[in-house]
Amino acid sequence: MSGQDFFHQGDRVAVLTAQPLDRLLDYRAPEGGCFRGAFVEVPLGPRKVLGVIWGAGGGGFDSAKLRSVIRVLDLAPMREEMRQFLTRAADYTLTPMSLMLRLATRAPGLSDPPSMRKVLRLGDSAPERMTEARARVLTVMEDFSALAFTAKELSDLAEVTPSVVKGLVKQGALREEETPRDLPYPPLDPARPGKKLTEDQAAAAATLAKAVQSGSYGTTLLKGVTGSGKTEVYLEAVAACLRSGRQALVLLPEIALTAEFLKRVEQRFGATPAEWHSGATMTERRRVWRMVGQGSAQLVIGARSALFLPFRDLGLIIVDEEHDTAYKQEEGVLYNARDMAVLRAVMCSAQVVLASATPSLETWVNAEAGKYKRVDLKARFGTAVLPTMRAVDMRSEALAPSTWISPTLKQAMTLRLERGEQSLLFLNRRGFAPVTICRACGTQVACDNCDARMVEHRFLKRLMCHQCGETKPVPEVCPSCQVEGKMAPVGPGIERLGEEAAALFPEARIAVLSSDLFGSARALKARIEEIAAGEADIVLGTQLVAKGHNFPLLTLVGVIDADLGLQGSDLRAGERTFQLMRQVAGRAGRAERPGEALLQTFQPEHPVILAILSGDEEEFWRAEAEERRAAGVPPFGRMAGIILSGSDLAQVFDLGNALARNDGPLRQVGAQLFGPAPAPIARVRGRHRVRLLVKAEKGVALQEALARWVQPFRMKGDLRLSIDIDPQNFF
DNA sequence: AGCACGCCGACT
DNA sequence: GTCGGCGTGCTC
Repeated sequence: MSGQDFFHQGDRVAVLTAQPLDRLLDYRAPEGGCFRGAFVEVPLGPRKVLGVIWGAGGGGFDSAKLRSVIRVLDLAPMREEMRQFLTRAADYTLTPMSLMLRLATRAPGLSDPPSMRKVLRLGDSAPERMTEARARVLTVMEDFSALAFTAKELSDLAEVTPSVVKGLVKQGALREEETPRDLPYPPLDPARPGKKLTEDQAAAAATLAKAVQSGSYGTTLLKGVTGSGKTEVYLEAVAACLRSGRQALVLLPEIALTAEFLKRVEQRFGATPAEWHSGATMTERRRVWRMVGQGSAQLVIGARSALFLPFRDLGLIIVDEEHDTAYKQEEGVLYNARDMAVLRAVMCSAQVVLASATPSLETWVNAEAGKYKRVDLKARFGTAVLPTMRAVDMRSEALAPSTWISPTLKQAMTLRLERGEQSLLFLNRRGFAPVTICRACGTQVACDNCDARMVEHRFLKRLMCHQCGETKPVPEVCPSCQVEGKMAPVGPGIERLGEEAAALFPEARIAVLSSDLFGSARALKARIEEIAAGEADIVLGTQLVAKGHNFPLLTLVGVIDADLGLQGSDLRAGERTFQLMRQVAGRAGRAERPGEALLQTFQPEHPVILAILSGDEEEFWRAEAEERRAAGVPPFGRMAGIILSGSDLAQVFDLGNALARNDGPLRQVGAQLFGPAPAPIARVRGRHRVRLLVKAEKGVALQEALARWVQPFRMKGDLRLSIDIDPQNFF
């Protein structure tokens, strides 16, 4: 630690608050003094706000006007490594420190004293008169002496009325005690036997465990096809981490997956770990935050923001499905949780495991370059094998208008029906039809607030904008030419595909899985379990079926439009399609029966399609890496996106042009500037968006140049500027 | 982020 | 005449 660590009452201290001031404020240290890193409450204007003692005060502010820190909060102080992590993450993402602190304090009631509750303990004296009811209460107390119950819990458990408990308290047989409401998480037992591992899995687990035991930083790519048992393997790394007394964090991309995952953790370690995600209740968030800070939560399963929890001694971070785009935060603080996990691990000497069947190109390149270690799981669990994959050349298939299931695919599905096996049709398009067009004038129905076409959702009987969620009824009359009865749906969505499948196979049980069609994640999960148990013959699904759900009876996967992701000029389109197709195909043949995957495509000779079919993943990554290297784009070059937004398009463009004219700081580091141009989605919620793109060579101090470049520009009115380092969408 | 101060339109 | 619109500026 550098600098002074303790400040006596009245000393000048610099405090970081979550207020968007972008600078530290000086205060006087409170009565009793305070340590650096202490969470405090400070007065700010008429309010009291949360802050952290960042260091010695800077001076330069009239000492007569200094106010005092109100009090030090009853929270574990921010650790040096956390402060460094926040600082480095802020520098990397060009985010003000105040916003970083906000990320790191996203729990309610941090300023309040720990919430207490009254619990009952056995008292010193026996009751004067023993009754049957009283005996039951005392038996419960003795049976569960390790636990503490409130009066209500105790009377419920002993099946007595509250007055019985009250009477025992009065007589001194029970005494009341105040205990913190936020209880430690039950201990996890790494010594419990795990699932039986294959030789391959055991070797991988041992490698990871050894890395964890080293107690130093390191990142490992754990690559294994779907069904190869990645989870079992990295849970052994978690076990090793728990054994060494350090905390572990498992990041998952999808909240919906946590329920199933928690069950597996409980099987392995004998208790439920802490959970952190946006859906958690206030009470639960507070408990996790506090317990993580005092080391009473050994393992956290969480979404990306769990990286900012105040771990006391974090020894391992697992990033499951590390290639998943959900790890990229696209609003507020723009960060990639995969990269931040590595940064955090460096700061606290922890290990990172990046788990995926289809790693991101960045991770693959880092592993090739030796920056990351790499562990491969080759065999699929049990007897299952990867499905055979075949392209269906749609140019030579005879399809009726407005149908999308080719005769070849239909034939394969018929075969599955006869054998009593399941088929899965994958189409990454929610709704009934992506476009509604007027047959009289050709107008397409667009959202009023966004630059996007409205998607028909037949189960809602409305059109919906997938950008802002706005809906409106399907128009009878064309909004442009006023002709009646000519509005027609064009193109397939998952709901429409469901109708087609029902028409083709009227006797089959058909299940459509799309996030829109389920009220809750729970309902969706229940349906998936029914399907896995065999309660459907044909399953139709969007993106969500690609993610790790197990359908043992599934032997055929049909990809309706394998070309879908290849459209557009996104740099990562090929990589995305490759990952998605491999994942979807991995749904088939997980049990004893071999699976088959059919990819409907109009361009079977496309390099990405060929790579998917050949199964030569390494070759795909090599080719993809070579292309990016030649183009000087990530991970071989650096990029940043600048999004300007505001309600007045001309004003937004003026700002863009002004930025482009004054690009001196960028040219100094040899960076190229593209734009301004309308952003990929040019209008969202009535705000126009304009995009600039900066490209620089690797090794350039890009953030510093960007900061110097945008710094002089004042944001007038509702104009907003946000910088996205390593953007995921490019043009 | 809040909250105050401050300068121009439609109201009891 | 004033109530109130939200633009600009400040908070140790």
